[in-house]
Parts: sequence; structure tokens; C-alpha cells
Amino acid sequence: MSVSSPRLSARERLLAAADELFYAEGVHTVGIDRVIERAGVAKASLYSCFGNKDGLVRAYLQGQHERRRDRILRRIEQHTDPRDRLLAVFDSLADSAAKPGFRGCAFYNAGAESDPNGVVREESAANRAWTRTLLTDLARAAGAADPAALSAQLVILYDGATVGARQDPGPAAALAARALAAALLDASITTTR
Amino acid sequence: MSVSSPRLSARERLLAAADELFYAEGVHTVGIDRVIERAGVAKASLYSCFGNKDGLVRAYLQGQHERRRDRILRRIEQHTDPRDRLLAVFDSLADSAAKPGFRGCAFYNAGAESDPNGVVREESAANRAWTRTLLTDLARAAGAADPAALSAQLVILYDGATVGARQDPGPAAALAARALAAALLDASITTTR
DNA sequence: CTGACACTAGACAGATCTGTCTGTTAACGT
DNA sequence: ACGTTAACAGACAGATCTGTCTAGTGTCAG
Repeated sequence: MSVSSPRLSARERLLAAADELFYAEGVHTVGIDRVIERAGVAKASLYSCFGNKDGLVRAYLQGQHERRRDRILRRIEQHTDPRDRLLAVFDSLADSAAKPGFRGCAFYNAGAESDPNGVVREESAANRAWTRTLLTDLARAAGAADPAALSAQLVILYDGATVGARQDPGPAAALAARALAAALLDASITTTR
Repeated sequence: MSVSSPRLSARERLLAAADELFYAEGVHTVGIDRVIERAGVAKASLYSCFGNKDGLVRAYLQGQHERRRDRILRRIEQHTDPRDRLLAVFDSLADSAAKPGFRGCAFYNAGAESDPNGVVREESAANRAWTRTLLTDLARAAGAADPAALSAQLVILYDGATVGARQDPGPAAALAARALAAALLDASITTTR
């Protein structure tokens, strides 16, 4: 049963299928056979495109990172006020958490299975570093007294909200984290005056 | 190769082995054979004691909950001041995060693999509910204006610190969360005056 | 037309995992 | 002394998973 229009390449169909299955059920739980069946693709094509399962997992995580980045940046660009731009990161999380299929952070989830594996750790670190840098930049732009320190706090809130939304579905935790982030930012600005 | 003194029962040795292996490498990744080898126990004994692997996983999670509870309560009881007692929850997390084998929340990690499974979700929910209740009680005792609301915020900080310590090892995130928790508590108290 | 290329279908090998079953040994209570 | 109980060792069945391989199909450029 094909998951999408047959006009897409095998690689794209595989990636789409892997994305749904890996995120919903876990990289370790979902076998190659499930992926190729969902993609409507031959097994040889998978190994031709990605080498092995690790290659598919890496591509899946890279795709997750890319789409997450676009989602967040698009949300940020809806605002000009630096304070709103920072809080947009939490708005984006609230959006995601409100969707029915939300299952938390793809990178953390993938890392919780197996590993000392290299692939997951690498992609996960890249995604995490990007988030931290983004929040630091936004904090600086918003006039925070110590952008790095505020960013470290915001990461805690962001991670906590992600876990909260995973365990107790819905955007409540993300919105609470957003409110806390706003308070922290305001405190960080007024402190420096 | 036996993991512990041969004076322990097969059940205890199995539980000790499962605890180490499941927490370090994941419930799904670690097979029955690894557990019984580490425990120095026959396979039949495992199935006689726990029924199946799910039974062992459940017992592992119950043990994790029990020891986590004791650890936290012992840390709380070192203080009489209600504010210190609340913050002791974060101190306990910082202690755990500082230890080398720390791999985050056993329940979240177990839930990230596989599942729609019932066992993990049940134990995880129980552990989570206990934490939330504890924090609410401590918040009330510390004189918080809205203990439930403060507790919801503290849970976000606690979850965030747990994830942070998992991804970037060390007690830094837990200590930062502790400081934020202190600020939130103080604000919640002064607000009500 | 032809050859390169991307893809398909599916058998297969080899490993691994859960769970069962047989048969044996040792301790302990009655 | 004897039966129960807990534990052992390890073979085995059956499922599943990764990865390889063979062989065939369709498409498109030159």
C-alpha cells in the first residue's frame, strides 16, 4: 500500500515512510520490512539508496532537523519585536504539541533506544547545538543581560515542555514554558537597566 | 559471570542485572539472554519468576520508582525549612545527574522504545503522578499561593533538567533548574503577601 | 535499437530474540 | 527418608530482523 503519490522517487517515498514509522514507533522497533512495505518500494532500493539501516536512520533524523528548523524559523519571522521572536520558539513547540501525532523529540527518542551508537548521537548533538545557538542569538537580540545564561535556562524550559507534552498530550506544558520564558526574559532585561 | 554475591535469590539477581542492563542500554535492546548471563541464572528461573519479559520490565520499573522515591524522600528529610525541602527534590536530581552512569529518566527512556505497550505506560504514569503530587504538597507546605500551578511549573523544570543532564552529562542543568525553582517559589510566596 | 539505469519481487542466509521443554541437582521441611 | 521446591544447564521451536543476491521490468538518452 503506497503512502503517497507514485510520482515520487523511491528515496523520497522511503524517507516519508521512515519518518512516519520511526517517529511514531521508534527506530529500533520498526523493521526494514515495515518501512519498504509502507513506502511501496523494493528492499534492494532501500539498501541502494541508504547503504544500511543506520543510513536511513541518519537521513530520517536529518530530515527531522531540517523540518523542525524551517518550522521554527518561519514562526520567528512572523514577528519583528525581538521579545516575540524569542517566544515564537515556544509557540512553535506549542503548535507541534497540539497536533495529535506528537511524540516528543525525535532525537531524544531515538537516543533512548540502543546506542552507544554513533549515528543518533551525532545528529542529536547537531540538532541540540542549533537550538542552543538560536536561543542565545534571540536572547541577545532581545537585550538579555547574559544571553548565554538565559539561553541555558530557556533550553531547560524547552526540554521540559517537550517531555511534558509527550507524557501528558496537549500544548499546556509548552504554553506554561512560554510564560516562564517571558518572565525570565523580562527579568533579564530589567536587571541590566 | 555472576554480578553479585551468590547468597541472593535468583529473583534478586535477575532484578539487579535487569536494572543495570535495561537502564544502561534500553529495555528493547537488551535481550533475555544478556540478563540471565549477567545474573548467572537459568532462563527457566526468569520465566518462573516474572512470567515473561514484560513482567521483568514491569518489576524493573517498579524497582526504579521505589528507589527514586526513597532517594528523594531521604533528601527531603535532611531539611526542616519548607523551602529547602522543596528544593531538595532538585538536589536529589543533581546528585543523580552527577553520577557517571546517569542516563536520564528510566520511564521516559523505556517509553521511547516500542509501545503502544501497556506496561511501560502504566508504571510511567504512576511514577509521574507521584512526582507531581509530591511537588504540589511541598509547594503548599512552603506557602505557595497556588501550589498546583507552581507544581506544574516545577515539573517542567524537573523534566527539563533531567533531559539536559542526559544529553549534556553533569549536574549543571539540575542546579540551574534548582535556582529557577527557588526563584519561582519565592515569587509565588511574595505575590500572595 | 541498445545499453545504462532505476526500480521491483522475492528467495535466501545468518543472526538474534522470546518462550518452552527436558532433565538434573541441591536444599529443606515434615 | 521423602517429597516439594527452587534452581540449574541447555537444546529447541518459531518468529523476526538485517542484509545479500538473482532475475526481471520499464524508461530514457544517444
